[in-house]
Amino acid sequence: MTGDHLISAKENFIQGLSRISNFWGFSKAMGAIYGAIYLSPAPLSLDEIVEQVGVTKGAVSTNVRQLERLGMIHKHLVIGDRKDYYSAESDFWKIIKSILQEREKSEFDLALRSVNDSLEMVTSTQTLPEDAELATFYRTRMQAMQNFFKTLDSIVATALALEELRVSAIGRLFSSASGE
Amino acid sequence: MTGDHLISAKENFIQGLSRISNFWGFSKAMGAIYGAIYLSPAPLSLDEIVEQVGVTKGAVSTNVRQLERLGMIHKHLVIGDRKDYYSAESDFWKIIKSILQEREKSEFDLALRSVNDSLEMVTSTQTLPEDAELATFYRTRMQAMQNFFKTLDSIVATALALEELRVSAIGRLFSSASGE
DNA sequence: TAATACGTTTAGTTATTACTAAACATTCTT
DNA sequence: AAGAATGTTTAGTAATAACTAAACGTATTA
Repeated sequence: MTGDHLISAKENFIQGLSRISNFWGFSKAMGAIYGAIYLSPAPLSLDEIVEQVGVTKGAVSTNVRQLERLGMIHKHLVIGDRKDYYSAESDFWKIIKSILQEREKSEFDLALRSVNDSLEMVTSTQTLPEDAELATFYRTRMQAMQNFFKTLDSIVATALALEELRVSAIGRLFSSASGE
Repeated sequence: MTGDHLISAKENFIQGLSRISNFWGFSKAMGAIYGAIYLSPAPLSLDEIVEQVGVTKGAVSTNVRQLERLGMIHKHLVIGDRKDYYSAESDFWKIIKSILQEREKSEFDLALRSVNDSLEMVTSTQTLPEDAELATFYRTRMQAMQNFFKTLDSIVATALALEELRVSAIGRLFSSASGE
């Protein structure tokens, strides 16, 4: 009851984050690495992460880069020290915001664009009489989906704007429950 | 410009959904199958799906089951016909709601529980004097995360309740932009 | 300039996932 | 009961993702 319960608590915690990470489509190592950094009072070097998480330097290197790109950790450069040190972003709303913005880019709206294109193909092209009914049906359905994505998009945009407000000076006046 | 543009629009659309599906951690086939059903004026049988999407019956069978479990498609049993027919749920808010509820179960809060457990391990166990500071740090961080998950959870719950209201008779009085 | 200490990249391996092909179970028809 | 028409399950395979080990590049020190 006295010795290593902190260690096993940490291991348990890290394992939980691994699963969450995996669940949301990231690698398990990413979650574990974030967990290790999150539970470290001081920023960790790459080799310390290797030691704590038990994956190789190469894997840590790439995972750490991705974590940084998502705004989940921050790199600290110490003068007169060639190592990079990493600390965890602990404002989870900020993380969500950052992730949403990252995902917004890249793959996601590329897929959306192809939905828009499909609609374009149906609406802009002359249809044979016998296909008229089907074309209308396609148009309706595709439009419904496009509509949905648009409103979803504006909801996210609104949420991000609210978050922006929250972190601003005036927003903090109203701040309520957060992870901090 | 007259013949097959509907077909290619459909193919393009289905391909887009495949990517979206893949992006959100489902199989590509799932998105494609949903797309085919979504663009069909009449419910589709399993064999028709096989024909349209180009994967085998076995794969369609399992994917279709998952789609149904997520509330994205509905099975129709026609009397005097042994085939199952599937139609698409076209209310996307309903789909989101259903997916959130499905995910809530299973893997997700199992992972959350392990975070809670970790906190429990730290708080409930006697700590050696030299570990006191670290234990406090762990406690603070884990609590912050637990807190975040809790508020996130209540936000989702609220959103689901609002959706519930939206589909109810009284809710429809106020209904605004939706995918329908 | 050699040796060291880093982080990154790469080629190969392992693990995971999603599919195919075929056997299977069940129900309906005859 | 035999045969046909369905959906499901399973064993094996192919595709993909994530990791390891090691080579590499670069900057720093001696």
